Amino acid sequence: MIAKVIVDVPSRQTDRPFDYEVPYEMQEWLELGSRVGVPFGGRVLQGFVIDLTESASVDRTRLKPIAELLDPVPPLLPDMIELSRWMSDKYCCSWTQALQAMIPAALKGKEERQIGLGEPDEEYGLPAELKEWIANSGGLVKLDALIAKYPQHLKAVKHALAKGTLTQQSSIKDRLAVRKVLTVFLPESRLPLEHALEQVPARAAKQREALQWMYGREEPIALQELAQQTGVSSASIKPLVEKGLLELREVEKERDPYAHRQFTRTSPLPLTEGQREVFGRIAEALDARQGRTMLLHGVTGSGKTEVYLQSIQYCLDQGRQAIVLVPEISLTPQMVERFKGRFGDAVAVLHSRLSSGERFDEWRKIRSKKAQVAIGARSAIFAPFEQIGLIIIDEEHESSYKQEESPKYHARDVAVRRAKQHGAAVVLGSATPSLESFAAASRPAANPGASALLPMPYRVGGRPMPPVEVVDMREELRAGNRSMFSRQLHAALQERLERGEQSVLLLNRRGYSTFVMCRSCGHTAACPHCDISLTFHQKSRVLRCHYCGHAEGAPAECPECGSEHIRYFGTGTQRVEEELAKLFPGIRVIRMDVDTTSEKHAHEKLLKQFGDRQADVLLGTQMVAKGLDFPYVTLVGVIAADTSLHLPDFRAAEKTFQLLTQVAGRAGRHELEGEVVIQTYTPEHYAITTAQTHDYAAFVSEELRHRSVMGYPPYCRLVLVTMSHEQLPLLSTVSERFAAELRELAEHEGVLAPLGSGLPRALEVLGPVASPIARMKDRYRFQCVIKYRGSIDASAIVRRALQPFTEGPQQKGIGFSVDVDPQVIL
DNA sequence: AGCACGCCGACT
DNA sequence: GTCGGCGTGCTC
Repeated sequence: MIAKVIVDVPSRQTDRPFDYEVPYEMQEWLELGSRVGVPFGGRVLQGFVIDLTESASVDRTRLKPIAELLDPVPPLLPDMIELSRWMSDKYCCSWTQALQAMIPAALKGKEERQIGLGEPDEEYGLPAELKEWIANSGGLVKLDALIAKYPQHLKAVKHALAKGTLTQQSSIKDRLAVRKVLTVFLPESRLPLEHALEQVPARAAKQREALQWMYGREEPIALQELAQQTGVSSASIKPLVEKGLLELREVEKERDPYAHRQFTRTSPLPLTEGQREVFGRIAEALDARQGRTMLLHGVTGSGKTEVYLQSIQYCLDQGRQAIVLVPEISLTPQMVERFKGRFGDAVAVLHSRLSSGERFDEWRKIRSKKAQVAIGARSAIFAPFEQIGLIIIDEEHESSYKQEESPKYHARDVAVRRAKQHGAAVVLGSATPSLESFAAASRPAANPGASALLPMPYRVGGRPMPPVEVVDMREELRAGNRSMFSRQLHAALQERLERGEQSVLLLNRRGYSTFVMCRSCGHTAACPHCDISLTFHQKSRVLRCHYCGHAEGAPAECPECGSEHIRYFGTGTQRVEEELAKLFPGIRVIRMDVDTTSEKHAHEKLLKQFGDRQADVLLGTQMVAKGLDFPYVTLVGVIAADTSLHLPDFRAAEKTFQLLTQVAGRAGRHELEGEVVIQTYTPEHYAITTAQTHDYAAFVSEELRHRSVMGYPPYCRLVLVTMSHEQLPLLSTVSERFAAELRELAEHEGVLAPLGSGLPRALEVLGPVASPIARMKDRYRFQCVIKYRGSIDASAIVRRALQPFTEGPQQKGIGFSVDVDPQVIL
């Protein structure tokens, strides 16, 4: 048998299957999707089996055998192999990158080489100390350790390896082994308790106690836990084990990050009429098993989560599994609690706060069918379920569903594709759907595969949306108020303090960073390797570059003019905090921004404090806008709504509207009535006026008009190609050639035409132009934007255009990066 | 990505 | 005369 293997080398030249012979003793265990170690170019690499056949694509005698099988159960399922192939085509990434994205990081094996003594050396003198060390280390040492200990002998080692006086063997070592726990068992065939006790000395009270306790329990228990529960130290267990009265074995332990938590079980709530109708449509789609996609457009507080929960129950009752994607930031304990409360241990939770070991264990719960529901951020879309019935994507519009590193996939698109494979239903939920999803769902149902729109326009309990007041900050200035708080917001805050209610303040900080400027000459600190200003880090008083990591101390005087008038533009939230303290002495503020949430559980801790009413105000950036639900919050204030509105990004208005709508939904979700105050310098902008009236439809129709005129999604699709090189002139020529190549290929396909041409299929290439960040890590950057509409396989065109630049005679280190459906093109 | 093979400058 | 520089090319 022959296995086709994708080896873990992310290079274009090796991005294809390589054939290997399956050793006889491996045949029974090797499966499609197995992870293996294979000899490749003189070393052993990790790879994935993507096909098992009888026919080789090269001369069979050239085949090498697979060196090792790395897991007892293949980490990939057959459908995921197909999905990875699709991803590598669509997102122009290597196949191995796509495969790697699907499994937990703990399963990324690395080669480990061991060096041993070979034929006795005569003429080739190995340094004696080296020989001795190897001999004393049991004859085998890790190459890494050797290099660390004797870097000066590296040459001699290479020689010896070539001569055979040293030998080496490689194997794949996982980043993380399964955690083993010493566990105490009662023996299979055990003596009755009284007979067993006879064998224990009468004065060994602790041993007797432990033995009795184990007989009473019968179940195995971790040694440590036994010690804890009985107060018997492990030293007293040892003699019992030696006598054969107890057994001690290493047992695989699954780390359950939620093990110590109790979740109150909840039952399905009665649905409102609106919820029932939507649930009915989802159930229909689940019954149909056709891979339908639905857009659940529900205002904040309309009870989407309960619909999700009952739909999942319906799916589980069909014997199928469900995946729930939520944005990382809203994967809070509150959220987890709701799912654990309804489905208990059947829920696996995958989020970035878990250690790689914990994450691996949650993943194994899914793979071993102990869990039927996976809830997690973006990458949870790859949960290894065998029969997916339902995929829910909550807050569908969130940009965090797009991965910004290769493979630059969008979880929503992967979900739709994966659902097709499984005949699963996809539910995209949002109060402010992305224009792409909304347009897809409102298209006349010409094709049966098109997605359907499920509206939920009313809040549960008939609570009204909170009134939103928009304050024109220009008026404030005219009235002589130079504070960052308008009179209205000031009064509203005062009122909350007096009534003992809580407020949320949002500082829209997108596109607005912490930098350092000299007030005398205007000099700003910039990164020496990138065209970007350095970010000031309050805590360490260090200036850092976000892109390359360059760091330098914050200067006391201007390096340009020597002036001491250096202004540190802090996080913004700090300034707001200071001003709050000035205006309202004694006010208790919890500040949430990158500075205060960098520690591991800081985010949850701060929210818990706020929930426990230990503060009057929760002040923060975007992260305070998402999914929070506190009954005593009756005021939401937005300090400056405009900051994200004027970014040179075609989604600026959409992002602003979404943010304002989300944050407005945080107020008055319970008995107490809420109020929202939005401060802005452009109160007439449609993103603000429509957010004020909670009018999504009005926003969309205006925004669609703009997109149509400007030629942006959803009226077309985009591919962004960024090229980089140290030498500007070379980069410039090559990028021109690449753009020409693209145009030529499109011409050949008969699709090269301006988008304004009105043709149903059209593709145009913009650029190359310098990227918004024109230099990064000492490399210049140029970009091309491809806009297209209609059934065009733009990825295929890009891949073909790349060929001459990445194959054949080495193309002197030009870096190409392809972003299909980019979130930001600036 | 590595690693090996291969053809030109500064050293014992 | 050799060691080693990294350009080019291959890995089942």
